[in-house]
Amino acid sequence: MIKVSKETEYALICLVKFVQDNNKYSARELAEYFNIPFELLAKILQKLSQNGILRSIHGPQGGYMFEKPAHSINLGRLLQILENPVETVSCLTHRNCRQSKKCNIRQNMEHIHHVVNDYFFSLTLEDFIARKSAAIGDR
Amino acid sequence: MIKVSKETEYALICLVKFVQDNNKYSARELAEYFNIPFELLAKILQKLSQNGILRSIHGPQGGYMFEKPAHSINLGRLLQILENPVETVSCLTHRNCRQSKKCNIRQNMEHIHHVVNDYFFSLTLEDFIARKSAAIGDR
DNA sequence: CTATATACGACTAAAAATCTCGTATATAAC
DNA sequence: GTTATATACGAGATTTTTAGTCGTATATAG
Repeated sequence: MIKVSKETEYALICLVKFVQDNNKYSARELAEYFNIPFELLAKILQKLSQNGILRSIHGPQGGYMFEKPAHSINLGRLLQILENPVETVSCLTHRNCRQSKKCNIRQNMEHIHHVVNDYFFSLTLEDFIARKSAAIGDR
Repeated sequence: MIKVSKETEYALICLVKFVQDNNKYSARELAEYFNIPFELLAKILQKLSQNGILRSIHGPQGGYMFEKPAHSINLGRLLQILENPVETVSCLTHRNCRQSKKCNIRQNMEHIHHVVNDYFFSLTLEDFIARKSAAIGDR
């Protein structure tokens, strides 16, 4: 079906909100505002802070805020954190599928994976919000 | 997880084989050669012939062969046939998700979807095999 | 007529994504 | 120092999607 997970959607929705308001929000505030399951969103925000995207503040009046500016947050990196893994085709990680002996598409799929992946890595969160896009392909 | 389905993998494996050998093969031959579940592959090949990619021949000595040359078979079209649908983000088809009222990423996701989709539509099966990639992007 | 092939819908099984629960830890406010 | 509010994190349940199977019908070469 080729689509990003709800986790990635939820993460992007919140990150865009952080950019728009330049503010600190708790997981509960964001979950209620966007109607996202709280426990799920909490784990997503934890992942983002574990990976240096957000800074977390414990205790009352705590919450999350940006660790670094939107133009230094990379979209490819976000997918890497949230999509475990981005692979485009399963044989890129599971080398021993039932077709591996006679597989005739692995390198071709890998090439496409790189093109698409490079595209995501060429975009920052700022680009995502501005709907800018560097050129894809030309490898 | 962002990857193509087994159906797409199996289809590409067989299509590449058709190109390499320029031959006619039955579903059973291909299933045995590539170690793909026969019934599943049969349905995939049926989809491809329903959509004008392959020609099917009934009866003994029957099977499948190309309906048109590899350079006129489009990768985006193949995904369209096999991935039902290619959407990148779920809100593109399910407009009423729980966040729809306050969603702040739909148009941004749509933009990315178009860039990636256009890339796939810029490639033919021949390009896929040659690992070429046309440049698109810059939208 | 028979063997071999495609056509196609319904069903089951397996895998993955999504969501929930329980418990631990940190800290601001009082 | 107690309490209320927040993050941290692993385990488990549920739902959805994908992958694979089964049964039956139809076409056709020999």
